[in-house]
Amino acid sequence: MKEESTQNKIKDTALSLFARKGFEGTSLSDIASGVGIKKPSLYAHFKNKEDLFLGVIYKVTVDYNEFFANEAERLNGESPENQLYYLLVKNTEYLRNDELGLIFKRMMLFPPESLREEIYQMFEKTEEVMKSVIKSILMQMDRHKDWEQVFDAYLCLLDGVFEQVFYYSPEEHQKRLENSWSLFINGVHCRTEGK
Amino acid sequence: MKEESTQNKIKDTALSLFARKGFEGTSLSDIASGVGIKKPSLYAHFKNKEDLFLGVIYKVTVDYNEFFANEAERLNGESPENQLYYLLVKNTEYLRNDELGLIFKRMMLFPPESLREEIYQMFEKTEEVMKSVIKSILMQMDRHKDWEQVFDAYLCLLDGVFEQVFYYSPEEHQKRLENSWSLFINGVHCRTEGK
DNA sequence: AGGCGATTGCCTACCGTTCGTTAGTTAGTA
DNA sequence: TACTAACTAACGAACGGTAGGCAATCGCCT
Repeated sequence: MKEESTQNKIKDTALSLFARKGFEGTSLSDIASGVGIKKPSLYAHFKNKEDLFLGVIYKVTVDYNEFFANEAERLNGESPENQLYYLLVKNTEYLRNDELGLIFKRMMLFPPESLREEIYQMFEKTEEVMKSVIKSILMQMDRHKDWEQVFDAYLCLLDGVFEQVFYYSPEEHQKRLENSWSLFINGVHCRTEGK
Repeated sequence: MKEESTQNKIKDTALSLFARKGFEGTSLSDIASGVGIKKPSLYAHFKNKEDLFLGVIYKVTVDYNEFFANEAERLNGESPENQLYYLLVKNTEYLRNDELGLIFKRMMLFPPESLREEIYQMFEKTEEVMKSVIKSILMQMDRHKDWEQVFDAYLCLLDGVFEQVFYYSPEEHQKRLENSWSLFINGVHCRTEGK
C-alpha cells in the first residue's frame, strides 16, 4: 500500500525542487538523485525536462482547482461575508503550507520564458473557477449593480495576502490578514449603507 | 555627452535580461552579445557573474529608494488621503514601466538561492523607508492609536496592486486600482466615523 | 613638449564542468 | 517472449571562468 510508483516519486521530487529553485535552477541530476535513481532513468518516464515540468504543473493546477472548488462548496450555508472571509483564510493556508503554493505562485509570476504560453493556458481554468465562485458569492451579498468594485477589491485583497505569505511569519501574516480583511469588509458595508 | 560607459551599458543590459529571465536563465554570453562585446571582456569590469548581478541589484534598490523618497517629498502639501493615493499610483507606474520593477519583484520573491541573504539585506533599507513614510502619513491622518490596521491594509493594497501589474493590461489594471482604492478609503473613513 | 612605461579594455583561444539527451545493455516480470 | 525500468557510457552544446596578447590611452619624468 505504501509503495509509491517511481513515476509519482519523480513528480513529487521534481515539484519540490522546481518550487524552490525554479525550472532553470533545477537539474535533472538533482531530481534523479532525490528520487534515488540515475539521471538517464528519468527518460523511461518522461520525454524530456519540459515534459516532466509541464506534467508537474498540470498536477498542481488540478490540485488547486479541486481545493478551491471543495472549499467553496463546504461554505455553502454560511453568510456571504463568512464565505469571503474563510475563502481568504483557506486560500492563504493552502498557499503557505504546501510547496504547491510556492510553485503555483512562481509559475504565475515568473514562468520559464519558453513555456509561458502553455503554463498560462493551464492557469486559465483556475482563474475562471475562482472568479465565478467569488462573483456568485458577491451576487448573493447585495444585488445592486456595482458589485464589480467589491469584486476588484476582493481580488486585490487576495493577491496582496498571497504576496505577503512570503515576507512574514505565519503569526505576523495572520495579523495583517485580519487587519486588511476588517478594513475591506468595513468598506463594503459602509458603501452599501451609504447608498 | 551621449557616450555611455561600457560599464553602464553592461549593467543596463544585464538588468534587462536578469529581469526577464532571472539569474539562472541569463548567461554571460547573452549579456555580452547584448552589449556588443565578447564574453570574456565582461571580466574586465566585474569579478564574476554574482558580482555583476549584485551590482545590478544594488543599483536597482538605490534607484527605487530615491524614487520613493522623492515622490513622498513632492506630495508634502497634499492631504493624507491624496498622499496615499498618489503614492499608490506612482508606485504602480514605476513598477509597471521599468524593468526595474520587474527585477525588483522577482528578487523579492524568488532570489537565487545562493544569494538570498545578500539580496534581502539590500532590500531591508527599502522596506524601512517605505514603512516610515507611510506611517508618517497615517499619523497625520488621524492620531488615534490603531493606525496599525490601516497601515496593514494599505500595505496589502500596495502588494495586491503590485502583483496585478503582471496579469492585466494597463487600462484594466488602472480600473482595478481605482476600485480597490475606493473601497479601501471608504473603509478608512467609515471606521473613523464609527468611533 | 615629447617620449615612455604602466594601465585599461578588448580580443582569441581554451579550460573543466555540467547540462539535457541518446544509445546500448541487462535484470526482472508477466 | 516481450516488455519494463533500471543501468553504464558517452555525446555535443553551453556554461562560468582563465590565460595571454595587442592596441589605445593615461600619468609622469626629463
